[in-house]
Order: sequence, then C-alpha cells, then structure tokens
Amino acid sequence: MESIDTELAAKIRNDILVGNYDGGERLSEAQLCETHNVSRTPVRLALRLLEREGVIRRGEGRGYLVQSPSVEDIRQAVEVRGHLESLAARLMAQNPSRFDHLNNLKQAIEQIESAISELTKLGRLDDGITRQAQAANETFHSTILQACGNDYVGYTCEQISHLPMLAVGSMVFDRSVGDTPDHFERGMFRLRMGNAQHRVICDAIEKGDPVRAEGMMREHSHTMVEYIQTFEKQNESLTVADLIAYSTGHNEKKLP
Amino acid sequence: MESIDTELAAKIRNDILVGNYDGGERLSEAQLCETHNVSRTPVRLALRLLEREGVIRRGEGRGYLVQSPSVEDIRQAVEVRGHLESLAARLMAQNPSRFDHLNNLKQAIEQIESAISELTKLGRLDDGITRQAQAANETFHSTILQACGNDYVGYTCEQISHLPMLAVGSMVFDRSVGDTPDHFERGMFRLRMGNAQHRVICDAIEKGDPVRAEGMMREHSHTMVEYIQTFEKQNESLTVADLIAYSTGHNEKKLP
DNA sequence: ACAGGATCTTTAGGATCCCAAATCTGGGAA
DNA sequence: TTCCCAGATTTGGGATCCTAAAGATCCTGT
Repeated sequence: MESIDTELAAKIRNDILVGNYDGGERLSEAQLCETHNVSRTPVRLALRLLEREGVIRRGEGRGYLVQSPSVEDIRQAVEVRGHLESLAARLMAQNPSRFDHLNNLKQAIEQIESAISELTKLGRLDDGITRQAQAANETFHSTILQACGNDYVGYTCEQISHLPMLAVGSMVFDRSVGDTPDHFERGMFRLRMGNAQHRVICDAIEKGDPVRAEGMMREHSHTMVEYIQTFEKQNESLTVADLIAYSTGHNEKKLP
Repeated sequence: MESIDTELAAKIRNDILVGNYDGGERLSEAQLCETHNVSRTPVRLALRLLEREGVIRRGEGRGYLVQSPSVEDIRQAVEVRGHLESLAARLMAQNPSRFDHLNNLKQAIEQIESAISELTKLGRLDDGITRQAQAANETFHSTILQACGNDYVGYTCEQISHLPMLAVGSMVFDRSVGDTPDHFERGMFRLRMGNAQHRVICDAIEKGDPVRAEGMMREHSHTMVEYIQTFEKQNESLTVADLIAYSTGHNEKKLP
C-alpha cells in the first residue's frame, strides 16, 4: 500500500473521470480535506500529482479547475499510445535480444486462443475468462514495451495510463446492450482478429521485420480507436464513465 | 514565477543531470532542506515531482535514490519524442484546419533561412543568431504539435521535455572542439539540411500528404539521434552534462 | 565471541499553524 | 446610482510539530 496521497489522488481522479465533478468546477484544498477526512498535506501532494497528470489545472488566481477529459480526449490518448506501441514493436523487431522474450509473446497468444475457445464453447461472455484473456493481452503488450530496448517508450506510455482504456493491454468488451448473440459474435470476432494480429506481430518480430511489426501494431492499436468511434455512433451521448464500464484493464481496480 | 517547489525541483533536477550526485546516491529530505534553505514541505512536493519525472526513484525502505539518466537514456528519449513528432506531422497533414497554421511554419522556415545566411556571411557561430534560429525552430516544431489536433501528442512530449535536448525544438550545435572552420561547415550543413527537411514537411502538410509528412519528420527527428551517436564516437566518455552544453533549448534557462 | 533482541536514532508521512496574496464585500464619495 | 477603495475573509504556500516505522547500535545471554 502506498501512502495516503497516492490513493487520495486515485480517488479524486476517479471522481473526476466518473463525472462526479462538473467540468471546470473549482476544487479547494480545504473542501477535499473535509470530504476525505485527511489533512491538507496529502491533499496538496495529490493535487500536484493530478495537475501533472492533466486532469486538473491551476486556475488564474487560486484554486484548481477540474479538467475532465472528454471521450475525444480518450480517443486521442489511445491514438498516442498506439503510436508508441508501434514504435516499440519496430524497436523490438530490431533488437538482437528479442528472442529472450518471444516465448512470453507466444504464451500470451496461446492463452488468448484458449480463452477464445472456451468462450466460444460457452456461447456467452464469462467474466473470469475475459479476465484471463485481458491478463494475457496485457502480458503481450507490456512484454513488447519492455523488450523493445527503449525504456522511455514504456515510461511515456505510463504517463497517460491513468486514463480509462489506457492501461497497457486494456481490452474492450461491448457490454452496452446486454448479451445479445449478435453482440457476442461481434465481440468474438474482434478477439479472434486481435489475436491474429498478435500472431503477425510476433512473427514479424521473430523474423526481424521492423516495418511489418510496426505496421501491424499500428493497425492493431487502431482497432481500439475504431471501437470508440463505433460506441460514439451507437450512443450519441457517450460519456467517459461509459468507456470505463466497457473497458477492462489493470487500472480498473481504482474504479469501484 | 512559480512556487518554490517547482524551482526547487528544477534545481535538484539540474544537480542530478549535471552530475552533482553520484548515480544511486540516497538523498534525504532533511539534507535537501539544509542545502536549499527551505522547509520540508516544498522539498517533499519537489521530490514527488521528480519521482514522477523518473530522475529519482523510491528506495526500498526509505529515502530516494537518484536515477541519473545516461547518454543512452537521452538518446532513447529523443527517439521517442521524434516518433511522437512524426505522428503529429501525419495528423496535421490530415487535419482540415491545418491551413490556419501553415503561415507559422513558413515564417519559421524563412527565419531559419535568414539566420543561415547571416551565419554564412559571418563565417562563425554567433550566439545571438543561433538563438534566433533556435527560437524559429521551436516555433516550427511546437506549431506542428499544437496544430495536429491531438492534444495528447504535445502533452506526452512535455512529459519528457525536462531532460536535456528534449525541449521541443531544441537544436544542437557542436561546440566540443572550438570554432574550427571544419566544424563550422558541418554545423552549417546540418542547419541547411534541417531546414530543407522543414520545407518538405511543410509542403507535405500543405498538400495533405500524411505519409510523406510523417516520413520526413521521422527522418528529420532522426538527425538528433545521429548527432548524439556522432558525439559518442568523437568522445568516448561523453556525459549528459556535455550534451547539455551542446544543446540549445528553452529549458536551458534552468541550467546555470 | 557471537547471535539475537531491545533500544536508540534517523527519517518520512501526516497534522497543524502561520502568513501572504487574492477575492469578496461593504461603505463612502462623486 | 455607480464606482472605487479599504477591510474582511477565503485560500494556498511554507514552516513546524508529532508520530510511526525502518535502520543502526548496543547490550545481554549463551
């Protein structure tokens, strides 16, 4: 467990993302002290943290203004992360020591494959299995970030990973309209397609083809952008809170 | 002027980058209070900031460990920033509202051009003129980051811009071996080459050719990586402090 | 003499206090 | 009635104090 300020920052961040504050609302240190029953010191530390994360901004004179990200913001951030991951894929394909990590990639692919099989047998989304698939997906993506040989790619990804859908390896399952067979089929297709892309990426990395690895990763990352756009078309008034509900990622533990 | 903690963070960061601390050295809050004559509160805020920047890391039990970036780290970070800028160039070339900012790009190119002329006439590096060129260069690059339509590209760039040579638009002049005519010529060639690339990028953006814009920007950014590698070959024991001395950027004001 | 534990010291986190600056409010003058 | 200035109040930054925990040290028992 981290110190209070970190979890405090998580709480406030969550409140902001979920939409408990109106955009542009001013929040004062004293108020936050009261509502969270802590002293001002951790509050100030948390505010500095959140300021650097960009979810709050300093007002002109005094006070902080909440800067709730919009769905468009999330889409943009996903675009950036995807671009960084494509760099990672290229670098890993050029990295002589890439073979040390190939097994991780292959294992992750197989785990996702078996999860797909189970889900297909089951005929519906099961929370445990989707979680397994998500964990394997995270392994796949974070392995590439780690094994690319450039620590700043991963570091830079982390800088925006506090936003919903931006934890590395987070996946999206469309739970918006319940478990109709149609939606299930579409979700399964996405999973199979995504894992097929994983295979191509892994193959390109193994063969040392940086261009193919980067291109495929770019395409792979782009699917997340497309999901968001699909959601936006389905649901005119899509909120960030909705995106949080659709996404599965290791940052979801912060979101009750 | 920001509050004390921000400049304190800048001071400590500078101390670390310049090499006043040994890598892995433990630094305590109390000690920093003494050396900088401030209370513990701003020190703690500064430490949190630096922790998030990655120049210090939390130790196991207590204390922070300085995590001085190596020259290789800088090279990696430059690589990441270049990749992000290439995304920005692509996005700007696709952005319908790009024409609003084209003039800024063209003006910056012309300013650099005239700076090159003056330097050529002068026959040596002049600090004022190089500064003008640097300012125009910064305008060029930050315009693209702003006009690309994706705020997170610029935001993410800023997250690593505290490192030397990583301020957006920072340029490098090789001042390592004095003002020999040979070095001057090489520097001028780099400037002309860089500005020629600027023209291509600007043209590609204007014509709406995202592939060309991205590719050229990638090449343009790569020159910085090459500079670093050149320096490394010239100077076996190249330090981060050396890189700071070579680079010109708007973050240099922090470095006395 | 060595090992283990108790105690002492150092250090970081949290709370509280003080101060300066900024905003708000009310009164007075034009 | 409106504008402006001065005092009151809010609010954020910095300093200081207290506490808990992690190391370090020393003492004691075997």
